[in-house]
Amino acid sequence: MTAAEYAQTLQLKPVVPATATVSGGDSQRKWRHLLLKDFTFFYVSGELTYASQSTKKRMDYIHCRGGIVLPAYDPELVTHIIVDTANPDKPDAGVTLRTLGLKKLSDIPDHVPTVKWKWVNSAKLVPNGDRAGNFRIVEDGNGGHVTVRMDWEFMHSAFVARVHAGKGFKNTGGNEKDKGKGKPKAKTTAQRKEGENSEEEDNDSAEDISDISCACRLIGSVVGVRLIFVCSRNFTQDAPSPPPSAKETTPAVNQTKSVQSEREIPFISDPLGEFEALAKEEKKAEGFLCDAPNSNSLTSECPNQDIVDKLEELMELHRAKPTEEDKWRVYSYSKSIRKIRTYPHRITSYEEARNIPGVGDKTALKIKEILETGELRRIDIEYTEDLDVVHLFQGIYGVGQHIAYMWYSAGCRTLDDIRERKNGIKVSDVQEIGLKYYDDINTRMPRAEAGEIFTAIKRTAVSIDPHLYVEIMGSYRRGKATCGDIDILITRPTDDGNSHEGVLASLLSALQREGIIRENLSMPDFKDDPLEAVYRGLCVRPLREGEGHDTKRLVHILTVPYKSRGAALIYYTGDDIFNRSLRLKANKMGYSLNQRGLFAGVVRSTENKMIKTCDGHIIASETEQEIFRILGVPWQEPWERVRS
DNA sequence: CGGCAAATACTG
DNA sequence: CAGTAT
DNA sequence: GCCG
Repeated sequence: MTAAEYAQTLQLKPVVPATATVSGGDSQRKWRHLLLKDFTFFYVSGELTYASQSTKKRMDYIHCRGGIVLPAYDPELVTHIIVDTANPDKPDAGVTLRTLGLKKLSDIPDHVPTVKWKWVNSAKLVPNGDRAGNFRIVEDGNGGHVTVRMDWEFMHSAFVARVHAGKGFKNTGGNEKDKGKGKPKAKTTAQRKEGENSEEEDNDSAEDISDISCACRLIGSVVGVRLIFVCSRNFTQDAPSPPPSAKETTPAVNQTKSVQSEREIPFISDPLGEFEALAKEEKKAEGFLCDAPNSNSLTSECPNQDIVDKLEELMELHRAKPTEEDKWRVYSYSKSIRKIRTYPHRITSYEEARNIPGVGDKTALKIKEILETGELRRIDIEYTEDLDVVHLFQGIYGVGQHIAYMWYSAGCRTLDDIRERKNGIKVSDVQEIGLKYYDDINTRMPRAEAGEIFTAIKRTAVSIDPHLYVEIMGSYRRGKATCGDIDILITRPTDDGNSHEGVLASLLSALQREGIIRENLSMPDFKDDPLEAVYRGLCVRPLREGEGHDTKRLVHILTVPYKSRGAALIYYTGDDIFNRSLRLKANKMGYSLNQRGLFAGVVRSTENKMIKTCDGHIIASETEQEIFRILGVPWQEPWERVRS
């Protein structure tokens, strides 16, 4: 979710005051307090697509101290702008202006200081009520009052051009307040959020975010601590931990709960150490794919690119084939190819290939052949005439390997053959739709369009019940520039005694009325659990004036019980390979992971592995972090979970 | 030689 | 329910 | 296909 959206969710959460330990003389006391009460912040993170863990934590930090975080910049309401872009010590004016929708820094009203995060951190309780410096009297959490002292804003001014803004710089007291009522010249954040993810957003983050994070890590390792610092700030969780009390106070929506309790790390404790830990993990963890944060897409100069190409070609041939055998071959190839792709030097012999874990005798022989001849005969052998046709048929939604081959052996060769039911083949309703929209379904959509459709669906959902938790997952959440489909998760907190029961049905009919949903592919079945259901269909982006773009897009809408949201997030965010690895690791550890949670003590009958003798008991499900932690998998942002 | 992820929905 | 697809 |  974006920073704006997160700020919005925060507003719904109750404020439970944080506590701080205060040493007064020889005794230590715990104070509940609302250090930041009466402040209204707008937080500039520079993160266009999502709020990072760090951003969320800082927003939480403000929230549980009584401060308000505006979801959109509003010069009328805001008292402080926090600029916390990539490098916290060197705020980015360009990013700030873009986020605010302004042209010049001077468009910000003079009474609104632009400060670095450090300023927020400077707030301290004054135990003896000593009134000196920049102090304020604020409510404590119990109806009383306490004294708070913090640095003057100018001491932590984000931009030299604006050190004068706010209090303290010169004690002029008044008359600057209404100078430039700074109305936004361009769009406000709220307005731009409307057309969210359209053009601008994608220009900035055009490609895979994973590439960025990857490059960042790489640079960091070469250049040294300074850059590692920058990178780790952006891509891992290392925000200042709110005081321990915050973890009971944060309502369940907060995904960071368990992490906070585990890592009481002061801000940037030891970036180098963190990096070493990562490196160590990568080295020794010959274990599970999910353990090592994405190190792929180092596509530039892979010394074994030719080998990778040939093996991939062969893998794709097997992928189209129908047998169980081929399925596992593909599984195996994908693993070995990944290893070869990240192998640092040119492979020169069978032996060398064979020594790579995941590369067995057969693959090593193939590599040898490629090294010697530059070709792979097996490709020609596997590339039978049926493959193209079967591949074509498999592009029809609802048609897999088996049906594709059945149709082929029935003599069908083209999509028109299928449309005509040539030789009496059967085509199901769903397949008929798949046929009708063959091109649409097989074309990935720009990220921005996925965002637009999501926004529209979310708007409708929230109009049905404003308390719904609605998130977009899948490749969108992984930061991809294009999306094959749209995965939407819906759930709802139950603390007010209500649930999202019945919402999906209403939502679907509403979306149908709006003309957003055009075709149904599969309808949910609420028989077991009214809170858990899956819908699949085809939708179009909300039509705009004079624009006839109505390419049908695959949409999946899922609902889960609120308790399961963490597990569901993992499950539906993927990617596929990452998930399989995660679940494999869970199994090896004696657990079982599915979209509802992480279970212990699951017993499967040895005969029919599909049947669980014992369901086991759930040990985690509410947050992604919790599940990662129990599985001993280092936290990875969605865009770092790319394995395929 | 068995395991390799795990669940839901549709079809017949 | 088994087989298929997602 | 690879692994234990």
